[in-house]
Amino acid sequence: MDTPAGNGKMKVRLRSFSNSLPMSLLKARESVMQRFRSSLRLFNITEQQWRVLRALSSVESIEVTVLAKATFLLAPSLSRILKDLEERHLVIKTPVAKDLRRSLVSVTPDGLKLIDAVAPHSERIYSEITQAFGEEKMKLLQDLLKELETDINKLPAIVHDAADRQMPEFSQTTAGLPRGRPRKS
Amino acid sequence: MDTPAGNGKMKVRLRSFSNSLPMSLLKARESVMQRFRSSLRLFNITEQQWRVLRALSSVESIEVTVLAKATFLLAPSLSRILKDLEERHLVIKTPVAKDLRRSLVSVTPDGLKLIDAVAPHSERIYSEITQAFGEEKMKLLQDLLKELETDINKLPAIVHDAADRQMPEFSQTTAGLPRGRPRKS
DNA sequence: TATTTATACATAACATGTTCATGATTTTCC
DNA sequence: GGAAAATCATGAACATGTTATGTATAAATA
Repeated sequence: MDTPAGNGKMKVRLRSFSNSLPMSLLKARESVMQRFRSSLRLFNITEQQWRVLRALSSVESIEVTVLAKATFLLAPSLSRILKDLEERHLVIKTPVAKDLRRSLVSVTPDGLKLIDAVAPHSERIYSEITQAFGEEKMKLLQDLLKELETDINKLPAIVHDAADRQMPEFSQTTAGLPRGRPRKS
Repeated sequence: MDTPAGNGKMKVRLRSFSNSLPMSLLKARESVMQRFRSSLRLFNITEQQWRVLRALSSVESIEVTVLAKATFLLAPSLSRILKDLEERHLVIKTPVAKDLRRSLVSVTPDGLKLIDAVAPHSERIYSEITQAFGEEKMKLLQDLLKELETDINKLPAIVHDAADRQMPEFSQTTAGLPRGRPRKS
């Protein structure tokens, strides 16, 4: 029965939880990252810091905003990471004369040394995973992931109408606070 | 030339960064989650809180450790989340008389109401994504992700040097085994 | 039974994700 | 030229990821 008698609304049955796409993606990524994390830990760098160093290794210098897109990090996170890496003398920031709001980031010789030390571990782990999974399947997976991303980004933006916002049936204690920094108002 | 003259060591060339498997998985998951986040934000619940509520919605009660595995959350995160959800009267924790270390978690009527309010949004978004991507490709992707996870978990544990000690393996065969220290039998 | 060891859960501490807000510029527009 | 708006980078505040540690309890063992 799809429609309970005498009631227009019905409870939506949630799909099996552990088989959901977000969970599958999360678990797959975690499987992969666990192989890398133990190596990165040897060098006292986090996954995100390694992303930054890797991105820097292929360019002479790069603007912070461009670096954020390349590493898929949000600006505040990247700001903190760069501050930390600069204190460790792994990167250096240079202001841009043409636009004093911007700054260029470069890797230092110390940073390059670290990259060269980590890279063999990283590549070895990547090769192991590729070999275990199979190169063709790896390419197929990558293509599918890219298609998924493309297809989703083609979807129209979600608009919440007044009906969606209609949820006053939750008490204040139940409602909770919005995410992130609380609004000043 | 693969080998620089007069030097046994060589720099390992890092693969293209934005095409790496971890980055592909991360970007794909972010594309998916962005569709969900705006809805969850309407109800002031985070993705992780929603994972917990969803897991609770299918059981009468569940132990914290089992819930952690089901939601793929680490114990400290889950501990904080449950504390928050309990303060919002969405879940309730009950100590287990037989073993005072453990506690059972259940969703409250308020929590159920919230779940029933969120579920239609969640399912609608999931359907949109499935339709845009295609059901067959979705299944293929899920199968590949599962295979990847399985293959990686079959790989031998990483051993770096004699220096770094292998952390004690967390017990994964908890499904039907007794809690606490394993019985000798 | 007393001691030791393992487990369940919580807490601490720090890095990052996420959102909002601010300061310093640069750009746009009047 | 000057006010308003947009942009870049950072900071604030809270939730979560991650590792280490602590506390209470149960199980194993001497």
